[in-house]
Amino acid sequence: MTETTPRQRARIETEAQITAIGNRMVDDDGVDGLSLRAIARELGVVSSAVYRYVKSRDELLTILIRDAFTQIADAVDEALAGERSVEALALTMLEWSRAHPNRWALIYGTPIADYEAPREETVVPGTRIMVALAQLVAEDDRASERASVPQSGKTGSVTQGPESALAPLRDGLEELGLDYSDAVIMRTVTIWVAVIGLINGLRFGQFGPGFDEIEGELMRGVIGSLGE
Amino acid sequence: MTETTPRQRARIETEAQITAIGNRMVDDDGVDGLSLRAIARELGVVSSAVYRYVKSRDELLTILIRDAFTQIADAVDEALAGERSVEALALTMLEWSRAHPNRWALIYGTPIADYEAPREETVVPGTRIMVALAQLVAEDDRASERASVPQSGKTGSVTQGPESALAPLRDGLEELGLDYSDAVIMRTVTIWVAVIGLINGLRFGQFGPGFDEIEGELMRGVIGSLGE
DNA sequence: CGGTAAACGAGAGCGGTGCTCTCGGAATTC
DNA sequence: GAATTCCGAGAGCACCGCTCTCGTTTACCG
Repeated sequence: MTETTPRQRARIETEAQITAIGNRMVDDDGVDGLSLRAIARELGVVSSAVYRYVKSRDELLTILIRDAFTQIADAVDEALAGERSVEALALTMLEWSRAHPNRWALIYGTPIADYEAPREETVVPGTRIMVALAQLVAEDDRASERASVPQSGKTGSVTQGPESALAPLRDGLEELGLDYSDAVIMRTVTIWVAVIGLINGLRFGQFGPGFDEIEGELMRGVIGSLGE
Repeated sequence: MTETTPRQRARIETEAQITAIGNRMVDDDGVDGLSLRAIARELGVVSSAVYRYVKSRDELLTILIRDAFTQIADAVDEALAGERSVEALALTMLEWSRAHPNRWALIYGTPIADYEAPREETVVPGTRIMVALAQLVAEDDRASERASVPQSGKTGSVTQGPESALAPLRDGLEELGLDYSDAVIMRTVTIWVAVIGLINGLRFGQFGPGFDEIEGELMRGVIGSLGE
């Protein structure tokens, strides 16, 4: 069934080549370095030929973004299989961002001008890590409740007002069949923005030079300062 | 002394027009929408003429970045003159980012490809807010010490390891004649990355839709969750 | 006042981009 | 074997940053 003709084989291979070259171009020169004309040159083909395989630059961008989300989420999943902790999650993201800084910017940096990622293509891979973090936080929450040791009010002062701000996040989680307390969601958001904010600051050079050797230590410090 | 000839007056006015149009273009279409050719068209002049006033697009970019840093830092200073609190600082940054999303991206988003902001031009205005935050945190620290009420160990577990990761930041502060404890610096970094991370997430649409009305509430929740 | 030098706008041009359209040849399908 | 689909080549459009030359206007200065 579903025989693959030589032509079909050639097509999917060419598509794979295009996305591979595209990934390498983003890695090398950032998203602005992604050029269909340059890809065509590298394939030894005239520029218009590339459009047989990719509808537009934006479509290729969507593929690369989806791949990047999937890749980093896979890395986090693998790490969490070894050690289920917020620190492991954060350090894995940090490490991935170091290995692929431009890919990181592609998914967590400034949105690309005149481009909107089609949600149906990117939402699921793009939210995997945040969902994993929420689960982690929820586990910690249950564990500390079970121990019933009021551990210096870690998650205590969190529910300190009308948390209606969490409604959109709650809705998103409900679509995935998940239901967490306001405290868990608030804590998840806080950890998430701190981790993303730190990695962005490091990747984008906003702290100045001299941080290369100590990024992991800084991350551990921030996580610790958050009470994890 | 220093008479201003009509020509000089015309020159500085044209320069002002160029940066004004440039700012508007960034506001409207993001940094990618900044085009010297378009500015020339708007000035009713041929494209090469603009290069009499601005050496390159990158130079104009540097001007716009410095202006943006200065503007948001001024806004924060003004707010802190009214109420010295981390929340006021964070909410002011959030509000500014709402008013100028593309300007925000210009200074706190992905760095522009093939462009490096000259540090001597941008470091000072670019670090003003973080320095103000550090001072705020240090004040809170001293206040809580003076009160000597061990307020549920707010800043307690912070110094929990070798904080050598803070050396580069300490150096940067020392250049400004400031000297803070490791705990204060660590806490400053944590708050900073959380605030920046949250605003970036909101501005860049990483949380999905439905957050417009509740951004301030979310920010207050995160700040509260950090113990402020 | 008149000459010189600096400042300036216009225009052409180079190399780059994404994308479209047409045309001819090759591969697949019937 | 014929019809259809697929696909690369090439030309072209509109945009970009930037450079160079050329003639004109302005400012300065003896």
